[in-house]
Amino acid sequence: MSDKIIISLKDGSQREYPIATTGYQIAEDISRRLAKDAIAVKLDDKVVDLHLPLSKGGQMEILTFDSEEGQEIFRHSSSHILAQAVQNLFPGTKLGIGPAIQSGFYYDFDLEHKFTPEDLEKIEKEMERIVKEDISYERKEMDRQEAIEFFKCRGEEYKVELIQDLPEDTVISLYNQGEFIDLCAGPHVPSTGSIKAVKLTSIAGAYWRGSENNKMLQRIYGISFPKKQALEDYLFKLEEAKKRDHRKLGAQLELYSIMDEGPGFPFFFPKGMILRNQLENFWREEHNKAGYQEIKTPIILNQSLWETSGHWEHYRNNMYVTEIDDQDFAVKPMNCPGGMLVYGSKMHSYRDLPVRMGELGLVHRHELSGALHGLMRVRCFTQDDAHIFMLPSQIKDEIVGVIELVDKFYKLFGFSYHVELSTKPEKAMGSDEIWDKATEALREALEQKGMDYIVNEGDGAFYGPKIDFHLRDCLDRTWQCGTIQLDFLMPDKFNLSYIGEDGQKHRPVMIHRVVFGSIERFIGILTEHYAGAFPAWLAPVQVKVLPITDRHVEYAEKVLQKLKAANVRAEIDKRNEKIGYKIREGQMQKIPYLLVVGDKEAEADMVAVRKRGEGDLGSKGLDSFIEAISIEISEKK
RNA sequence: GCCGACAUAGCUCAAUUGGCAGAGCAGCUGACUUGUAAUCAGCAGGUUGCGGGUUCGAGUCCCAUUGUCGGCUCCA
Repeated sequence: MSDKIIISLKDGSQREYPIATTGYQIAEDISRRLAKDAIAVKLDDKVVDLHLPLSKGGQMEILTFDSEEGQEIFRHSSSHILAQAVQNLFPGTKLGIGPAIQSGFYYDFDLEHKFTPEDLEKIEKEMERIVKEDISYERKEMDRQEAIEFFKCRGEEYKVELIQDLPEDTVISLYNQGEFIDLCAGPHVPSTGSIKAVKLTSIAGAYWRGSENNKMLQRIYGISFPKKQALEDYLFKLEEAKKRDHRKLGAQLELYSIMDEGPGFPFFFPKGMILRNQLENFWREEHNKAGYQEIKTPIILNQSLWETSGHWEHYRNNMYVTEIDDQDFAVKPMNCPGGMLVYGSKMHSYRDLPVRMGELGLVHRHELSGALHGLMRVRCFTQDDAHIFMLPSQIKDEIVGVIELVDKFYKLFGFSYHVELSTKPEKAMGSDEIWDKATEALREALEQKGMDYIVNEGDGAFYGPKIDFHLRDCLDRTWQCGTIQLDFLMPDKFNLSYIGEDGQKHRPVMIHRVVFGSIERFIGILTEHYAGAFPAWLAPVQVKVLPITDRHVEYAEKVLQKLKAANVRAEIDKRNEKIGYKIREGQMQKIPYLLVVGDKEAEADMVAVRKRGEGDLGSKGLDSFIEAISIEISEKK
């Protein structure tokens, strides 16, 4: 074996180093400047710690904070500093885990003292002190027993548990900066000095290992950057993002609100209803085109139905129940059983399949109080549900059809989304064979559409596996919206059938699917996506007419009537205010078009058009304005 | 449900160690008749989330409760 390693660089050049040279030394040799920013190196696309002596050469790339992997390592190193600071200030604190997350890092702690916001400031100061000391991160390896003993002696029971659960062949590594030492797979930045800006953002409770049966630890969240300015930019962006919060905008724009009188039960105001009705109209048009029929099923149905569907057994804790004439009833948490009854109410021929039955159905679910979140997580919501009953041979095509429909909807709004495939949960009905078959069908449809997806093992519904479509809110939290769930069980339970070519009864296969998911949630996401500036076809008020003085009101009314006659949602601001004041208000209400009318316009049947985001466009003929906005609305631009 | 923080006028926020609840915006009234992001003046607006307690005195301190926010768990 050679005692040299050969490193080739991106530009094609090659260099030779003695074996066991560390990544850091090589990075430093390649470029002094780069070495300062270097966080780790990638050797043949595998991330390697800068501290590790290399045993083989290969294609090398130096990772900095600019890369996603670099950021993750950087944040993870920050979490170690957080842990060190906390242990310095609160001796005896036991450590949980401290990973990097998408927007920073956290560390879980177990201690008697309850962290306060003032503590965060102190901890931040201590972190800054550690950063200033510029202590090197060092790596050492231990065998399993040695490591267990080591952490036992230090009273780190959670670390001991983690080690015991590591697979047998894992190399157990520890990292330390100065006195502080932690179980860690690495890699890390060269030294604490790299972390130039740190901000602890919040304290929260979190169950050890994510299980509510375990002790609740205290979690501190933070964010860090290699430059002070980057932190300031981040905080500024965060403030800007918060202005898009649908809860804030919903109230400001008088769209919807959740009141203390009905926690989790949203109110829709007149303007919010316009938005909602536009979405529903669009939904009906598209589903009609795609061969769906619409039904409506009752909100309250008797207990035996829920026993048949399995909801009573699996979902009862989340259902609202009531008693009518000494009989138990439940408010529907899902629309499916109603849909099953409608399908079962008549005979179906194989020639009629697939039957696609849609329902904008209002469902109620008793969600935990702590889970509620604006319109995103509520206790009553409208699902744009549909159940498709089909022949086994039609499964893939139908799933593909739904995927295409979802994509068409989300593209219209300009959403980017990600897809997840969820498989059989522990608490599930039906055999493994059925589940495998159903899961395979979903997988095939995704592959056929060439879609990337994440697999969530054990995350399916109790009656079948599912494909979920996830959208992001203003703070990058993702919310499940669309979903496609394959269900081999419900048709069985409801004894549904169709008459096949052979004249015999057969069991249809069914999918549940939603596109918006919850109309309420979708409106929440839409509000944040557009920051309240809805495109004209959705905007509650599309045009506001602003007469300059009292004597222009008459003409303004005429303009208003003409707009209304052309089905444009228009309002007039007749108040005795200056034009600048009316414009300011119209802009803040995010109305797509403001029409200023004064003497010039009244004389020639004109309107001065001010477009949201573009400002004053000058005067235009009223008729040509109406024509243009009508096209914009009908084309949903 | 769990952990923590918060709750003052319609909205955004003040109120010193416990000592007379206040401002801007919005609303109403009046004047001004206005040309592209706030005209001026006046008026009105409150059981400080709700319920207890400590105190001569509570928006402020303590207890309980409801709701909200940030997480955890759960979930569309």
